Amino acid sequence: MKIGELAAAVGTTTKTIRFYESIGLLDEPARTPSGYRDYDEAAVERLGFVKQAQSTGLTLDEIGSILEIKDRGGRSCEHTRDLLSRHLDALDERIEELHRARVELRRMFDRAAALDPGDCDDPNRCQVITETLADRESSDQGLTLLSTGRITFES
Amino acid sequence: MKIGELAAAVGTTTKTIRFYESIGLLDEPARTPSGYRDYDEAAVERLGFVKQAQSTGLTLDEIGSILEIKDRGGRSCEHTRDLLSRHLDALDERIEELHRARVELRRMFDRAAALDPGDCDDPNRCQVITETLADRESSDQGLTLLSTGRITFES
DNA sequence: GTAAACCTTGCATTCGACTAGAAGGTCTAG
DNA sequence: CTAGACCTTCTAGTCGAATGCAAGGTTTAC
Repeated sequence: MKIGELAAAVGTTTKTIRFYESIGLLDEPARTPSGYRDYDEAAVERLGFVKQAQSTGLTLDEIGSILEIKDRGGRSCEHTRDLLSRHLDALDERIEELHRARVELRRMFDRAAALDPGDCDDPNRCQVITETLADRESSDQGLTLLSTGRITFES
Repeated sequence: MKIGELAAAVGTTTKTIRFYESIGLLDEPARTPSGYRDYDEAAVERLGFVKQAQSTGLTLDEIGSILEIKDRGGRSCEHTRDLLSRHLDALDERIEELHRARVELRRMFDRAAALDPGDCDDPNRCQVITETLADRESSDQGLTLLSTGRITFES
């Protein structure tokens, strides 16, 4: 099957497939006499696995390291277990973090929603902000950890 | 206060503060005779707000647009409400997505953990992967949505 | 035979939020 | 007076995961 068909089959683009090949995530496929890439079913599976693993938040690098093990014959699934376990932890923490962020965001929103628009035209202050700040300073420390770091998956 | 003190006060770096200034998120502060940036308390608050808003997943652009409203005198908190509301939705969806990813990851992990290392040396297949794939193909569609897109906050 | 739809390569660019480094000026403690 | 910690500006680079574009070759349908 040609690259476009493969792309359609797993719901991605030809660009992305070539990109994956370029970073060594996918093997170089066979070629037709005219030089077109020619994939087999295994490619669909492999690419499918990549997409699935990716959807759980694994980076392409990590996925690559799992696939590499597979390519070398499956010795030491321990590495895979390890990787997965660490990722599960990271994911849990990330979810926690988002929950905390949600609480904070909700608080800001409620404040914004509760304010009468008429109260809003006092120059040089937007209640949402000033009250958010006041609240932050007077009360709980719950956000400290959160406000320290960027919110990225890898952080 | 000097830039280093401000940075320490809110837990960030001088580089970051200058960067924020460069993108218009922070106003240009006063300068000491020798040209050093000289901040007041308001700067601590503003930067604090930036950090807090950022921790809820708002982009610097979005934070900027909220602060801009504040700078112009607080008219139309509606925009802020809107922004916050849309963000709350995005955040909820993101959390949902991570939960689904977690289930999937957990499934992979359990599979990896359950396998006896001895089963693992059949060349050319790593059970974690082949079973994951088999499972995916035979069963539920639950992942379809997930496997379509990248996992980024903005997606 | 020709147009559309596909494929090839390679290089540059995008996004967001920094971070690094160079080359220099200033302030403070001993 | 000098070391060192701080500050200034500027440009350029990082990360991950693609995406865009140019300039051309190939296949398929009519």
